[in-house]
Amino acid sequence: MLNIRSNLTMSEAAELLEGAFRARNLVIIVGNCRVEYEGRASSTLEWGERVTVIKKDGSILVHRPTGYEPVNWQPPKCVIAVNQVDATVLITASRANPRETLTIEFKQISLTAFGSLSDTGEFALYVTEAQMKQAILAAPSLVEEGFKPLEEEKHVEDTGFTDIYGVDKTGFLVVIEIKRNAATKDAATQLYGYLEKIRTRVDRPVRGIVVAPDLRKSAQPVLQSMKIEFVKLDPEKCFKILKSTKDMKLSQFIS
Amino acid sequence: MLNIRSNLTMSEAAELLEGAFRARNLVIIVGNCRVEYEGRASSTLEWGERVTVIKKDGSILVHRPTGYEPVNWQPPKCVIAVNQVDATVLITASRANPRETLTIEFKQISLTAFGSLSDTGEFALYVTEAQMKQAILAAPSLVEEGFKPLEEEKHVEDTGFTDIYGVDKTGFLVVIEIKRNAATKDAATQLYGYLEKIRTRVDRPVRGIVVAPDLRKSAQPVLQSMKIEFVKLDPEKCFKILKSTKDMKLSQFIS
DNA sequence: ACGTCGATCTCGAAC
DNA sequence: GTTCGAGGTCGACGT
Repeated sequence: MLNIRSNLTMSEAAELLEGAFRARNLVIIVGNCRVEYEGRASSTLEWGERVTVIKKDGSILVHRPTGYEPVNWQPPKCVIAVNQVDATVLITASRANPRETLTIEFKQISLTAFGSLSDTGEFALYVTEAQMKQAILAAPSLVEEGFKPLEEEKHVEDTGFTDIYGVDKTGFLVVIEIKRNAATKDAATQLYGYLEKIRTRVDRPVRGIVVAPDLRKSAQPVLQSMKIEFVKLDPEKCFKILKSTKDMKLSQFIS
Repeated sequence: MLNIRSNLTMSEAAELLEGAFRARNLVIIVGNCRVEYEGRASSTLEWGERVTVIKKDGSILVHRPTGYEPVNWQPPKCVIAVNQVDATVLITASRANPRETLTIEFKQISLTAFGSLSDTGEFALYVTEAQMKQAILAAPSLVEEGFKPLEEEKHVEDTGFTDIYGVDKTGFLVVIEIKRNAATKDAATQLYGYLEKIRTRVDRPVRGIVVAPDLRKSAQPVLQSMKIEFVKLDPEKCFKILKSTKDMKLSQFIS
């Protein structure tokens, strides 16, 4: 249930918002405001009409009429306060760690809408880098015939993780770096770091393969000089394989 | 001026939104919806109450009741369409490059608010990396005594730009990489790329210095192995210097 | 158009 | 708590 008001006086707005924040409602305000921010950086935004959204977890967004990104904002866990100062409504949002404060001053408010939204719907994102990895583990031939993954993740001291670690059909070690998007040269340099570490520990050839849907032109010479191979793999193909393996698992249960 | 309606029927909503999009209004919708996204990745979001904002530049945000980030979105330049399908309102936002589509299906709408917002207020952000650079150019001793910047930017083939390029008091070349936040190892590797290029062209010693408010622990060994130096510099200090140089300039005009 | 890099990045996971 | 890497990153700037 939404409480909607338009063209309120500043004192009406201040009182209403006070109650909405106390009830931890989601709050939408459209009005003419000025914004100041002080924290990791500092900023000022002069008067103008914007959309402000304040959520129950203490996150805040101030949106101008254009652009995907909020002009000013605070991440969750802010403490919100409302004050009426003369003919303006002041909303302050403060948080510790890092210490920062966002201040929004309204001189005119066209709309306030607040209430408790009920949202339990599941969100699912398909074909992330992690899922491409699952697909390769489910169908190693996506990389090449005879490839056998060893451990899902092999920790390499000081340099993080490899994506997949395995052996090829001739017994050479294979280290695979997966990228969901076209591989840039830092994919290569990252992988090269792993390879160097591993080669000091292991007494047999180690191949490095970048697996990605595409290869940036600038990355090509880098790969070549580092003797790192490239295997093309589209996320869509991974999705199909994941779907089919899921179906297989399901059919095993059914049968 | 804002057109505000609450608890509309789906056909009312479809008609109103149609007009709002044609007029390139900013549109706010609160209601129970389902969302699908298909493009660089794919996602589905099941039924739930959310806040949707659609801007005149074709950017879209779908916000759940918690979290700073939109659960689904589109950057500017989308083509928006509304359709009534049975008892639901369908909003589709498509863009090319990359080819992707966002579909929002409403089965209940608590609020629509739309109109043209007037926002010309200036936005100013203080102490960006660019401003730290300005501060160093204004006060080179921030880096070290006797440092002289040469050109503001020195293009290095294929690798982008250095931040500052200069000479130290002994005549050695100095290449500086500025970071606004604690320097990570990629600051070092980035700078190392520049240095390698320059060293093939120049016949005298070239020093590399990372200037940042802090240095991540993991970056320290990388810097050491690359023989890159670190100079601590806080954005706040840069801000003070910029302010004082501005004051100086101002006082020059005044006097 | 593509590539590179900064960001009040945010977010999550690992240590 | 800090550190580190990923992101449908976005956005800006240069080629």
